[in-house]
Amino acid sequence: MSKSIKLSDQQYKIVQALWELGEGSAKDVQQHVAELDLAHTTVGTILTRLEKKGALTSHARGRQRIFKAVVNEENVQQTMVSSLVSTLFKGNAADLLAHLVRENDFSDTDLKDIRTILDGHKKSEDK
Amino acid sequence: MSKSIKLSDQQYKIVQALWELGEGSAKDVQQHVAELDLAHTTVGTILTRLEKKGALTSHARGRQRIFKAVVNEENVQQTMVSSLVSTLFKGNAADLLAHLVRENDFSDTDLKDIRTILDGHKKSEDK
DNA sequence: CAACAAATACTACAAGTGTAGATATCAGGG
DNA sequence: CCCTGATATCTACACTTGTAGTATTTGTTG
Repeated sequence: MSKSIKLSDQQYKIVQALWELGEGSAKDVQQHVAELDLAHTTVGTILTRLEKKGALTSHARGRQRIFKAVVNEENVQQTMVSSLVSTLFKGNAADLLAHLVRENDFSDTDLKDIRTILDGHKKSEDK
Repeated sequence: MSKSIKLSDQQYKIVQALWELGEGSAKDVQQHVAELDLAHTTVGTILTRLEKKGALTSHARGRQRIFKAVVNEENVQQTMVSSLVSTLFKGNAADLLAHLVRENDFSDTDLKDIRTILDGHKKSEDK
């Protein structure tokens, strides 16, 4: 039942690193997202702020501070997707779905997969 | 080929009002989004800022300033959805689609509609 | 146990956003 | 022709985010 929060792109990437790492120090995170090319102090700042807003917790290990995500990935995704749906499509998720199908050239394979997922969600009486 | 921009929730609602109105003054917009309960000066500020960033244009009509969206709704939606997909699902739109189906309890009707849309996009050989 | 290196915490600053009060302007009624 | 109400512009301020330099703390090693 982790909190419902929205994260900025940058914040998301940092938290994502923690999801992947399980937990870690600022240095660990910095290395994990090396492609972002952030100073380690920058990563530290972001981490601290995220902790302050309740997305992370931390405990000391030696002179290091080990961070761990409090929020859960599924939850954050759900929150953020819902928020977008609400803003862009007046809350109608089916509209986003239609938008996706319209705007993306899904491969036949993708389409097949999607159809399978849909079937998995069909309520009994098929058709 | 309007610009690709991301808008905050609040900004989106304001621009959306202009999409619906076609064009309008700050007052018109304020009334159109009366449920947001914003001071007309606030709406004016947002409008001015959006114009500065190129999302809107305006021309004077009498003592009023009439704003009109430069950006197109489909485009903005596309940009914002893509951005979310990129951040949350490493760019894989099919993952968002799967997420939607998993997290939303679509009605049978919705499912049927979706299936229809999918069919419309199927490449020839209906496997 | 002193000095060093690693890591954190603190401070800083520019943008952007949300929000709106104060002020200026101007068209129209009297 | 002046006042007034409507409208826009200007100014303001708090908060968030992105980014990082500087100062401080503290294991660790010789």
